[in-house]
Amino acid sequence: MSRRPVSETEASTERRTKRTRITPVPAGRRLPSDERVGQIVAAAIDYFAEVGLEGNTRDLAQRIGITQPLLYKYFPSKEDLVDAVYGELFVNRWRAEWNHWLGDPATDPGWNLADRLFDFYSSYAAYVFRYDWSRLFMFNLLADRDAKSAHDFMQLVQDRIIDKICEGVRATHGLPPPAHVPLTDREREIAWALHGGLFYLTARRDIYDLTLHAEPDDILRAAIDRFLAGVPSALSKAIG
Amino acid sequence: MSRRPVSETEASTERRTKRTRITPVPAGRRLPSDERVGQIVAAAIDYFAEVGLEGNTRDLAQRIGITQPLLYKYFPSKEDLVDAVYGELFVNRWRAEWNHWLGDPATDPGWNLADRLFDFYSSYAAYVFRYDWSRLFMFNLLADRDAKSAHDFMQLVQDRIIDKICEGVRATHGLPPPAHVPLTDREREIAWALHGGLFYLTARRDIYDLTLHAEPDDILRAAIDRFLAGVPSALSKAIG
DNA sequence: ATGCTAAGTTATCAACTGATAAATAAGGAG
DNA sequence: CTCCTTATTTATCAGTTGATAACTTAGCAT
Repeated sequence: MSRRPVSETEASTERRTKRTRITPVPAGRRLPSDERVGQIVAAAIDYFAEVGLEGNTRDLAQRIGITQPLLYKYFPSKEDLVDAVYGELFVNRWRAEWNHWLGDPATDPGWNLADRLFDFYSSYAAYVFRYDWSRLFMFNLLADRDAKSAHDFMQLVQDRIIDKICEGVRATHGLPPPAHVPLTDREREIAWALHGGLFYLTARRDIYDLTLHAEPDDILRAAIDRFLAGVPSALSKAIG
Repeated sequence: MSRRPVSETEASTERRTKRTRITPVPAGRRLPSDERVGQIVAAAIDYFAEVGLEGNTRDLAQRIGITQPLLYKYFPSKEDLVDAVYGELFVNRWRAEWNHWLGDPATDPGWNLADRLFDFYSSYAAYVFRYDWSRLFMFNLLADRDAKSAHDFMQLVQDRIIDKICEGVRATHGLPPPAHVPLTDREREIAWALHGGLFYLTARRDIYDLTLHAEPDDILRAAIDRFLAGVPSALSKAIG
């Protein structure tokens, strides 16, 4: 409950002490626009992740410690703010190094597929499969279909993750690379099952609010083991 | 999201057309209360599944072809209506025969675990893993944490499905039944992975709005195959 | 200092939403 | 047909929300 109106005595004391604020709260301070924008987006991620996209601008402003109309100085509408939130989450959170980790397995033969997958998903979980992300991801998916591009994002996941995993599986089993023989949908289905299972794991923790009954690393390792164990039979049916 | 003032003419036109029923429902027709309640709940499932729980009561009423205050004759508040929706979906949609299908494997030895799982999830998908259900399930999970139903429902899933699957796995591998040796959390984790993967499959179709690249039955069969293939190694680690 | 630019606030609007009370009318019972 | 129960509508309120305009003031440049 940080009240915006400053009390009479507080204000006068402040004026006497030159311009230096005694209050350690930076809330009253003015910020350069880019800094304020960053602060607003960060707070919006937290807020909308918690309450959903129908959360109101007044509560959000109060959390930041500013007045509600100030939001409209930086974002023409609430929708624009929400777009900024998703831009930050869905675009900026991809780490460049992941491209290499899931990339061509031949570049580092000593690094096998199981370890690659473990390393990738460990890191991916730390950056992406998180409370704010997974909740806002779901909110986005469930929102109006015309509004935002959940479709685009899933395509991004398929390009960057699913197809790369398939490529690794091909290489591990001595099969021709996707560049020579295109990936089939049934192959992708196998990788989607792994990815989906791991997302579901996060969802159970962050959305379903259930306690996981083992260490995340152990669960991850086990999931990858099951995936790799199930690959050969699935692969024979998928490729024939 | 845009809530800008509507022009005079625009508003008046809108309001005037309110009288004309878009829905060809016989105007003035009265229904007995129980029938009307059923109609409202059914429409509410459709409506809230489509637009989310923040959908308003006026639009819902218009879809049914009744006035908004009439909803309040049968449901004291919107929350009560939403509760009725979830009661219908989460409680009434459970088929009694499923208890037998996933029950004690000894009752019908000729019916192996793979087929039992296939039959169950085929049926379960037809009744539960559907558009309206999966979307409302997610809306519920994402809603206020204090809302009880999500947690209760997940417990129900664990009792009725997860633990039964584990029981079947135990029996198939000649291990003692849960009644003698209690299930471990790590065992449940394996079954959750199967269940989660299949839910994710539905979610991809109904929520993510993606096309599945194979026949549902084939995908289901493949998922169960992978699950059963991965069980032994996972089991050895889980039980040791 | 002085003044200008932009950050921030106050006040307020108009539409929307859940909910209530009073009026109306359908349709079965007698 | 008349009456009476109750399903249904009309009218309306009070609180909420996105958004705008006008005013205020911090802080840098000159």
